[in-house]
Amino acid sequence: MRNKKETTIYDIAKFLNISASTVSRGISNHPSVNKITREKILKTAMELGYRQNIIASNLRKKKTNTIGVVIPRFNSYFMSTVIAGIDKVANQKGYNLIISQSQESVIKEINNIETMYNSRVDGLLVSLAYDTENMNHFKLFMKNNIPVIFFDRVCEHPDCVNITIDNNLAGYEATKHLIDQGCKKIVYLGGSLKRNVYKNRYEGYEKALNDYNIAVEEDNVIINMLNEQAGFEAAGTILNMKKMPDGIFAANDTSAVAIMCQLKKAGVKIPKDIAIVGFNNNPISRVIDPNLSTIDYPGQEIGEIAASTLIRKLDNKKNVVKSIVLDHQLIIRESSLRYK
Amino acid sequence: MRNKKETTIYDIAKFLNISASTVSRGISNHPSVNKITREKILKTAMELGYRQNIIASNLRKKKTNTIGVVIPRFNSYFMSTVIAGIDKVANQKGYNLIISQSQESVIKEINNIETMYNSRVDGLLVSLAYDTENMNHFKLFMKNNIPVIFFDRVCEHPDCVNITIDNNLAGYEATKHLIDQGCKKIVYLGGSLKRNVYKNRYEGYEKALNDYNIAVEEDNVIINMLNEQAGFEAAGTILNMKKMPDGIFAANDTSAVAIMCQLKKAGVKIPKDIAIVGFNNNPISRVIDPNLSTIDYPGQEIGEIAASTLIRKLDNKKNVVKSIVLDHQLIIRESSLRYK
DNA sequence: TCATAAATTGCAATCGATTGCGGTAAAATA
DNA sequence: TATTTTACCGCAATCGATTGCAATTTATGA
Repeated sequence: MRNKKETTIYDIAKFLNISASTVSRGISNHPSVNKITREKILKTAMELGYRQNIIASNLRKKKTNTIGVVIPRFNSYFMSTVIAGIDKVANQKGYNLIISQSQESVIKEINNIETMYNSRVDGLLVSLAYDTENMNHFKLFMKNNIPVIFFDRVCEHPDCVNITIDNNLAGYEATKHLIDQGCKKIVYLGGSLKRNVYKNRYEGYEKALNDYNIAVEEDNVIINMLNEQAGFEAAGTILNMKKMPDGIFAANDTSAVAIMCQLKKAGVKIPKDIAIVGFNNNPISRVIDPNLSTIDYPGQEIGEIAASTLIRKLDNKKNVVKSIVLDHQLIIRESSLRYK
Repeated sequence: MRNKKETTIYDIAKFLNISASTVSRGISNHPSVNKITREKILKTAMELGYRQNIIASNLRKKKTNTIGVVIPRFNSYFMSTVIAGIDKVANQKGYNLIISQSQESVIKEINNIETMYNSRVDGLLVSLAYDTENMNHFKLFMKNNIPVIFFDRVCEHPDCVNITIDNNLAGYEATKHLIDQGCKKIVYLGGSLKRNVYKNRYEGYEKALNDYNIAVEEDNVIINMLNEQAGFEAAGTILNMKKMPDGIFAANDTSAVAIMCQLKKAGVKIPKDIAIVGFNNNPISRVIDPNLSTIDYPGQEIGEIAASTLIRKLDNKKNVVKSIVLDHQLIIRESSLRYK
């Protein structure tokens, strides 16, 4: 497809009657090339419309200046803000991005990770799929010392560099808030307990109940995919409980909102009958009526920090940073506010 | 970073005492290599843990098997569904994706397009930024015969391959629906008229008004960025109109929903006082109360079709497809339903 | 059995850029 | 002026895989 006659450093070299080595050095600002020579090189490069062939450079340098990103889904508000953050930093630092989604499936994740390896990415930013159990597909990266940083859905192995919030504490705060609002029977709606985010949020929920002498009952824990459909179904489950709960803590806003829509249709008053707290501070939480209480989870920042941490690793090779825990915040809105 | 001792085709060749050419051919399934030889090659490739060096291959073949995607923003529901569609097809066909966002700025867009060119993408899928005026930054692609396909925010030049819906018709239908519901003064809320999507929707709006003998008034046309903030401000503008409108057609759901939230706060009854229709069928439209009427715009399909069209072009080099117009659908919900 | 066609394989150039090492000329020092 | 630095520059190998063309082997047919 591409034009046969793209100009190369050889063309510039021939034009100026110097060697290609000098041209290469001149273009990459190597100190051992004369200022005047460099300027001549840059000038003719401009005139001849020279563009560095990154492929050739990559081959020789064994570095691609590319970061691989593997996430569960693109179409989640949280993830797209994370990506925006990653993109911003990567761009500033001159790194390219290859992004792919696992669609919440390990199989696709394994496949994506392998593609990333074959594409020679310099490093990897990963948020794990719903059902990923082991980390075997990252072994090639570990073995070859290619840095991998996990964010949000992280890997709990001590060797992994993780960027998260304190999900345990966030779960505790959300649950405690519901208890403070007078809730006695609180449902936890979360994703697979294999994933740190859902496990930790659950543990926080559990601890809050324990601290306030509320029994933890298995029936009050609903595990599903946390999408809209799952939210609808969960609402059905809740409506069919012999004793209805008076509080719900959902591990994301999407499912919380879906539940609210269904409950409202069924005539349940929120927050009077059931108080609800979600997670993520998705804009949708400010649209639903009543506005949804939630945990603010800074996606853009997570993305930026993940990217800059990775790039620092790539540049310095110093493995200073281990793991990073970011701040979160409980945002109380009408969906859980019983006492004004 | 990467291990020094990655196995290459030369290692396999040496091991089997054959030439690297044959190994190369064996691995890429070239017909002129003996079946037995191929199997031996594949076997030792496996045993030695061989992985093709795509960089070297790309350099030689002058093809990267990579598609560049440039979109205005990641964190829009519509775009993320498009990306999901693109990703799905690209993956199936063995293409990689490089994705970047222009953040609605031409400057970033130009920069991204240049990066894409330098990264040697085989083709480009683009949805233009808010303020892109000319197509100069695509000239390098055109000149070198690298296919570029536009979707959603397309390029109106006759040479461009575009994938869209009939925005004109959609705008007409939305407006006509409002008229049918008894609206006499309808506000159009859209983005820059430089962008086909907003221009065409506006033209549809205009035509509907004309067809039903309603005067088109400049004051009823609001142009902004169509994000949440802009929606809030537009609501302020509307509330301050000397004569309030009784209908609003917004060119996306995000701004429609933002407006609704503000209007509701101000005591406006929807749809009784003002009927509203949005655009995109963002899930948020089913959360807002009353549910928002909107135009269904199939993001995933657009992505899939864009990707497969591009790949077909890359594979066959036949330029059969010119432009594609997809179906849309007016979805009527409570926000605009005055007569039951 | 020998000539010819077909099936396989290997040689060597190529894709562009990078870089260690050695060479030369100019500048600095004695 | 002779000698040592310093500053620049070029040679040639290298990064792995691909591919046109020639060479070799095998199969086919007369």
